[in-house]
Amino acid sequence: MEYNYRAIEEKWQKKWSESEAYRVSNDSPKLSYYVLDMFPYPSGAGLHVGHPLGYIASDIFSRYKRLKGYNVLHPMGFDSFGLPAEQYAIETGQHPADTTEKNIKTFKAQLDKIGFCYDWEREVRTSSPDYYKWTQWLFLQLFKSWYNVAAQKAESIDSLIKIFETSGSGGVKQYAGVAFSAEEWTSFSKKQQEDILMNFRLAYSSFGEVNWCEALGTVLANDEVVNGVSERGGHPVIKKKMRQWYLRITAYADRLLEGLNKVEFSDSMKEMQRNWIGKSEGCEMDFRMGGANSIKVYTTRPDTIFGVDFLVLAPEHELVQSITTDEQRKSIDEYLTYVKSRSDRERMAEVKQITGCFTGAYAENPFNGKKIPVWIAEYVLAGYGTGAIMAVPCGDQRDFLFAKHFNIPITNIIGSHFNGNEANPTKEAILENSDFLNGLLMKDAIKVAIEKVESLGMGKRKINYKMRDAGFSRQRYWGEPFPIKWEDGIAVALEESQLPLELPHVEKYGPGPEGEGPLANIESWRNEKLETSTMPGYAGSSWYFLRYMDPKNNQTFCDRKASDYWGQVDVYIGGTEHAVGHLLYSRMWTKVLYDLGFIGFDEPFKKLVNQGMIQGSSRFVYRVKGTNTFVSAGLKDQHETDELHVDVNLVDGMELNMEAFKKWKPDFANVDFIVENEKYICGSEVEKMSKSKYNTVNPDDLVLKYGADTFRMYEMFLGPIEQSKPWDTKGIEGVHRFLRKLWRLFNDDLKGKVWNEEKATDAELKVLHRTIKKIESDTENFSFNTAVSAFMVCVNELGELKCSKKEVLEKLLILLTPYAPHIAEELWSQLGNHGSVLDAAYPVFENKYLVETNKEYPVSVNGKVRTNINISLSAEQSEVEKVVLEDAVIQKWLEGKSPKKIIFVKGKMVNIVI
RNA sequence: GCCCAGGUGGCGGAAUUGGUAGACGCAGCAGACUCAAAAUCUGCCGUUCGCAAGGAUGUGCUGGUUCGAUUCCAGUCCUGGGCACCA
Repeated sequence: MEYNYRAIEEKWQKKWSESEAYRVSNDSPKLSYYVLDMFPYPSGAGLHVGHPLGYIASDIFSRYKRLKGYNVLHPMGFDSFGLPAEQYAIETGQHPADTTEKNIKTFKAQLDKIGFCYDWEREVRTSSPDYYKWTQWLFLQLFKSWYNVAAQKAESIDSLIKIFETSGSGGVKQYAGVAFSAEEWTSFSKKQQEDILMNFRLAYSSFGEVNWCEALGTVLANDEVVNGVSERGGHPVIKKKMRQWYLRITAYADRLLEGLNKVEFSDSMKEMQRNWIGKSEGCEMDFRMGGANSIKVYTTRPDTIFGVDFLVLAPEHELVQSITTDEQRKSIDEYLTYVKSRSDRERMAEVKQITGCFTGAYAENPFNGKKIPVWIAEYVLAGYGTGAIMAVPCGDQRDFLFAKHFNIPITNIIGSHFNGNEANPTKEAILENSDFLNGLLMKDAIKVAIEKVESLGMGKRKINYKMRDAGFSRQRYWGEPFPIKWEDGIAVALEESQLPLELPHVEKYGPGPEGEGPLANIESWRNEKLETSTMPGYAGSSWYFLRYMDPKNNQTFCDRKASDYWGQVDVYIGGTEHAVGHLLYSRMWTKVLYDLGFIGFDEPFKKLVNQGMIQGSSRFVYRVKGTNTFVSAGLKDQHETDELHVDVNLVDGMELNMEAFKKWKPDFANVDFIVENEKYICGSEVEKMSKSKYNTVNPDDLVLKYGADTFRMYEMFLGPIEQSKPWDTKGIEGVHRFLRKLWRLFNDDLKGKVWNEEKATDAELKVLHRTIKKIESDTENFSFNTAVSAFMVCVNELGELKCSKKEVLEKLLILLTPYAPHIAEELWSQLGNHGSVLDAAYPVFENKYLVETNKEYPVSVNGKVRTNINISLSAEQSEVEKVVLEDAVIQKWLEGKSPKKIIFVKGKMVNIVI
């Protein structure tokens, strides 16, 4: 009987489905465990081999936890709103709902072939109305809440209104606008009151800058802007202010930072989030300009105040127009036009080219009244701090280069620490030329300077964050509509009973008038004064992990009982590309829901595992320019060629299958080849896996050819889960051979059944227990590649021992179940077991089988290993020294000298120093 | 530019707290079985000198700490991910 994986996998997938083996109940006496994958965007290209990497890992871990006796929630769903479906609709006229439905069907079929243990009854789709009903509802909770800084939590906006009614603006700690009394509040018009409240709501509407492309009539992502023009079509793109929705994530900045201390994310992941939040302590200072104007700057280095040689404003700064002198007006206008065409990314990245423009205006140093020229430059961004910086060329390299470039004289306040050739950002220098700060160490002077600034009323201590509030509206169609109506300029929430506010059908998916979303093209929508933008991709994904707990509930987004039972996601698996976006948003939503009492925990994910990206290994062919002849990579330098991606599935290693290539596309039917050694060799490059690069590998083909169990184990065998690597199908044979080898421990192709019920020997039990220990710890540590290799070692050793004993094999099968469930279940039933292996009890490791008495100690002379000597593990230093020095090989290396020192590490090694 | 991660044989990778570098697998070479092939099995397999025994050298690069460094420190180069409207 041979290993017929296709029949076996089909048989057990059917049985598991019939017995509802993966159905999960919220009502179980067992401890709960929640393993979650970042759900996929169902793209039209279908699943490629990169997707399952994390899914297989989480599936293994879920099955492992189930064997360990937990009630495991391991759901899957689809992040099904998004731009690609909309683009596709613009191009083909097909409704995104239809293409999305079709894509999801493909994804599910592909996932099922790999044998995942999902409970599909719990599937969620962000684009389905019974899901986005609750996304809209949650948005309204954000809209109806404010962050009470005094209480350090979100509260209903009603509590804020009550404060205003009783104490006016003085009752609110963080109030920054024009002060008003309780009486004044009641006398305000509805509009005035709402405008004030809008400054507090956690979801609020305000004006913000976007990349605007007039020709396309639409807003573009930074990604879609290249060199100041649109990626599509190459049209000019400018910055434009538009009404937008935002989430007040900055209110949670400190709690998002603190929360990192109680979750298990990798240090680098926490570091990325901390840097994104970018908390810094410093002070704000006013630089007077004569007249009413003054420039407020934010700095973390007030100690360098006497080294300020110029101020730089962001080109968007509100004072730019009013302070520019007539003389400079023309150059400033030209510079502003130039900056408008630049993306934020470009503005920060290019330092080689220093740009800026003098406004003609001067400000005064608040301490000594020194006149300081005011410039504008693109490297200062309006969104950070106050949009204005004080430049200290001797201490900041960018300021230094700017000063050099524009010939601005540099003041040295750090004496010999500044060499005139580059800035020195030290905090350890003693200050000079610094008035009352002279003689102080810089890091001590910071505090002194801030105190002086505050006492003289020139500014105040300030904590600043790099993080900005999150833009929450998109001028697009395929997203959640906002449950908001605009009445006389006031945003009014729809009633809960009106949810879901369903996406209407549109005739065309292109933008509406004035850059509004496609919904603005619908007359009835406009007549009802409904908000015409939609929510961004991350709206639905900010809370989906809660919906899986209670997916069918039509009374609430997730019953409190369900979220109390499952609690936080125990393990969350996904790519680092979501490090700052999705992970911060979902952490914020969770905190809001916690504050408002809807759930009992304020961090969504207890532990995060980052999976690496599987890249594609692209192959290229080289067409001689203007001909239909292709030249092999080794000879391409002799010709002028165009490089073309070729489907990796037509290439074996680097060698092109020329016949298959001719059949690939009609254009290539009659091509000629210039070959080397009768072979056509392709070029190669590692790139992102994508359909357009023809470097995708479809898991279906591999599952068909080798089976799901082989495919699962091979993906794990590729390397550490968190590492990125290019896909290479080559090694899959080895894993397949391993499973066949395992099969032969049970069955012989000719003789049939070979397993038996004999008693296992010590040697066999040693192999088994070493494997139990290794597999258990590797699985716990997500080190699946070494686990697979441990299985291989185990099967190799059992093969050598000719061990086909049920006592040993049965336990091995349980260990293997999470990795290769189909073959494990089949062999488990062949051994005569009645229940499913999915619910077997995990084997218990016993150390007694592994105890050793002796060790082959490596013995080094001056750090170089010269020999191995077998010594008892109980031997102490003196005993070991004696044995070692008597050894012939060691004596030869000693050359008669006596050792200076002998280092002995028990159980490890011996090193002789001479 | 800024933030984060990674560089080990022909290839994917392994190596508890600093303690025998290259486990496991792929590819390759030689052999067994076979009419032949497939499958399977056995041996070899970093580079280099050597008939061999054995030696030298080797974890991106340059230094440092140490009896001992793939592992720790400083610097540097290269690759990948993110940088706020791709998901």
